[in-house]
Amino acid sequence: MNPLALLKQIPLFGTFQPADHEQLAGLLRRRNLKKGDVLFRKGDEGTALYIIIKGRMKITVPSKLGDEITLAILSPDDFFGEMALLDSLPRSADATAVEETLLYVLNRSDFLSFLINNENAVRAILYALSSRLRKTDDFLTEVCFLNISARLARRLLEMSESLIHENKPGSSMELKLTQKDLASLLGTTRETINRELKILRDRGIVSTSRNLITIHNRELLKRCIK
Amino acid sequence: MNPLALLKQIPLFGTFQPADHEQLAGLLRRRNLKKGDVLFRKGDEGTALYIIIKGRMKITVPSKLGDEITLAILSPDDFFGEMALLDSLPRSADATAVEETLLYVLNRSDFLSFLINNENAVRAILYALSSRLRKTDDFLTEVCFLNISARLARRLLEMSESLIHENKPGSSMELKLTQKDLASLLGTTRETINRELKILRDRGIVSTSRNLITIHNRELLKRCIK
DNA sequence: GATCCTGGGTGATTTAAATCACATAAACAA
DNA sequence: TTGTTTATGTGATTTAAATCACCCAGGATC
Repeated sequence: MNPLALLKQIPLFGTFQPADHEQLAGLLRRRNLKKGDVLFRKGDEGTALYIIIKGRMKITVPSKLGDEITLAILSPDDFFGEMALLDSLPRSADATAVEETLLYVLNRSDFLSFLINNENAVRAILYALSSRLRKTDDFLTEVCFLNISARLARRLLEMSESLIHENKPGSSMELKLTQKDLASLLGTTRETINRELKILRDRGIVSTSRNLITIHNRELLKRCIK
Repeated sequence: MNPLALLKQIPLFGTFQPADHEQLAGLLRRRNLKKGDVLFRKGDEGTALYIIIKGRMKITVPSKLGDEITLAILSPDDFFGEMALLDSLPRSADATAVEETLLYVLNRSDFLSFLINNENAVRAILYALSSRLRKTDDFLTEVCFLNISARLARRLLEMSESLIHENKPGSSMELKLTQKDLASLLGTTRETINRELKILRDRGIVSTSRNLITIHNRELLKRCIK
């Protein structure tokens, strides 16, 4: 897909004028990552926003021990790193390529000068930031109020939701990720996730294999959320 | 304090030019709340940002039962409700006056038209939004990684920190809030907080009375984190 | 082939914190 | 004054989830 069409699909730039898209496209640089490559680490100075063209990125926070929590796994068209872009403070998390990944890079200084002369761009980015803030708040209340099985159901539904948007409305949906990553996404352990998946498996709601969770019945899954 | 001096102290407007402060001050409306008054509820359409002049506001999320979690307790110069201001989506939480409270109200449409013509204002609000996002993320990792006693110590220190900034550097510091609200702030129960406070009391780190927690030894408290 | 990983599957045990169930004491209202 | 409400203080019990301790299967690698 060409840069213009890609930019148009990104919520952050969704309401930009065609002329703005062109201007913005001129500011983009490309970057290639191999599976496992670390784009940046917590504490690095943030100087750019990234947009995923192809592949997947994992955003994680390291803990004292080798342990880590996954904040998000991002797919094509998703953007990240925008906070450091806006305030240039140190990165608050690590970003790692889950698979071979191609990124657009938008540098802070380029972006700011573009943004400041553009009314729609300001509105759009404010909107994007506030909705991301809402999302994090939601996750927070989720962690505080829902038990693991409800959170798992909620997260599986949410992830499969994005598959529907990708025009794969088949009756069963496949999520490609390890139980370890899923556990990390939900702030729990691999063993617990495994046990919860067994319960869902026994009820015929999902089936599992290496690196893969297949959802067979979204309706039953919905009823697992509290 | 006059509106101009007040606006200057608010981080969100901190880097504005004097002329901007004046322009902004002209857009502010006043609003008075009695103790217990509900400013808005989750689900209401958001149309304004609020700045606390006097008093305290409690931001809470209702759960299924009468239960609730306190996201924040805000004091004079704090602002809130800015997300709905930027995207006009429904409020994500309730806002209630903890005591008699005086607010400035800044309406969405007024604010946006001001913001869009002002480069510094854009930079400042982007900065404020991204740092709030960072704060929420920090809280999230805190909830996932720290146990209750560490979270309590962390929060007590953070709250007393703001007292230092208010130029009250005395050796012991007083936090005026109930154990129920503190529990809610930390996403735990009143009983658990009470037990943790007892441990701190036995070690001479704090003392407690109705509506009041007094911190005697910040150094020892710091060692309770992790 | 053997051997090493990585990812998955499950029991047994431990533990942090919630829940339940009171009791006391100050604050407030009748 | 006397209830009534609100905030605090603590024991006993329960429970969700982490931890520990294994197992196996399938690729990759030697």
